[in-house]
Amino acid sequence: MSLSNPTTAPAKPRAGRPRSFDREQALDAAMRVFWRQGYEGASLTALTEAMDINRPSLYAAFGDKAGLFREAVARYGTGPGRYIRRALGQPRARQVAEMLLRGAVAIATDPTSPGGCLWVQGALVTSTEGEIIRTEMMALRNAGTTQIQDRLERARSEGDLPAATDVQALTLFLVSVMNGIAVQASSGQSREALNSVADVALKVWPV
Amino acid sequence: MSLSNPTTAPAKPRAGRPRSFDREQALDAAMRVFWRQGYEGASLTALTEAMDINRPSLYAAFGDKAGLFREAVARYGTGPGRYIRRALGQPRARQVAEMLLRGAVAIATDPTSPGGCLWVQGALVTSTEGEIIRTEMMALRNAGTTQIQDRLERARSEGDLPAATDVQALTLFLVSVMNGIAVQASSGQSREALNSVADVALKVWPV
DNA sequence: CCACTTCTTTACCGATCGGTTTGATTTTAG
DNA sequence: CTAAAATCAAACCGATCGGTAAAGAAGTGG
Repeated sequence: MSLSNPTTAPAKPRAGRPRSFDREQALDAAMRVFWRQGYEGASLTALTEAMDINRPSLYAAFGDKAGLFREAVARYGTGPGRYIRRALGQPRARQVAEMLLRGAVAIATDPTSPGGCLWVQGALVTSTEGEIIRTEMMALRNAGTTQIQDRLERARSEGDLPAATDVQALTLFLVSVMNGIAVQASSGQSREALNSVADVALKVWPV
Repeated sequence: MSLSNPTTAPAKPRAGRPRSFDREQALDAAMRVFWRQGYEGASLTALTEAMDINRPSLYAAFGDKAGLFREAVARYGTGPGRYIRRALGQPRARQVAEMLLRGAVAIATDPTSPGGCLWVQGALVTSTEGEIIRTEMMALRNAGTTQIQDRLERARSEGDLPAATDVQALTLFLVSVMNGIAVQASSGQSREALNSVADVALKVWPV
């Protein structure tokens, strides 16, 4: 496609006017709009207004709406969703679970954020036009589940979980509670109420 | 508003051509479209095609898109969501919880249905235009939670649950797991996997 | 059979959708 | 200082959005 000619120097022939807005900052604003309104609910008008740029700038910087959404979702992972990686790094499985649940509650009920979880509500259902994005989000959610499952599998092999533990069921339970917390946060439930949901869920923990 | 004049006979002055389609059947088709694509993702074109009627017929029978959605949601309650009422009628709290969780799994993974839960994914997030509907769905979800909480409160007063039970937390936990199961079903998780999630959740039960 | 009511069909309405073209402006490389 | 490159602003694109007007077709009550 747009492969550069091998004989041409692979260096950067950049020049011209630099962009006048902060790409990261604009992406952050877009993330919040997608978070609140979902992929299809977020119109180009709403996005560009929140990002404080105009359409051609958006398209030059992010390709198209789908590309912008993908970057916003990725940024969500390294931003608000960063707690997941930290949770997986905890030494004990119990701590992993606790940090996952507490983190889910914290993000979904953060008063400075749109509420809920972008990964859950960003493209849970779509029109036929948005099916590609919807499928990508399904895959992303399932990849996250697999990461958690791998971590708990390791815990079991380390004796950190009983050998008889059904790791797949436990993982999917954990993820389901996290997702449910996100839905309930989007329904307006308070941080305290949802933290008590985490408390109940942790009672089930094998250790 | 449209109150009839008291002097006028309140009888039905109906006449004319009867509608040529089955209203319930059309509503059922609409419900499935909303279930799969959400309130805003479901276009009038998609709806009328699935219902096999044309737009003016839809508007004559259901008012507008929002009215059709509200009726579809209500029908979901008396149709697929009927298990909730049956669950609340069980004699023991434990049976209530079990039927709620099994029912949620069954509906969300029914292979003849769109998957997931209309109450969850019908209008979890919307554009600014759909905010009224989104708010209504929040209220509907919370009303359901209250019903379950009332039932469990009764169980506690009957000695069916320990007196020290935090009923609000237990209720919200139950609902969160149900919602999470719906999200996971929309992510493609199998019925067996989600039934094992219900198994894990039930381990937490006080009795 | 008639007068009337209602439904159905087609075609259309303004508004908004995601995305782009045009052209002036601003910067850098040489 | 000039030429190339990239950005920005505004206006514009066909398509689709939810919703309707008009006119013909099909029934009902008398």
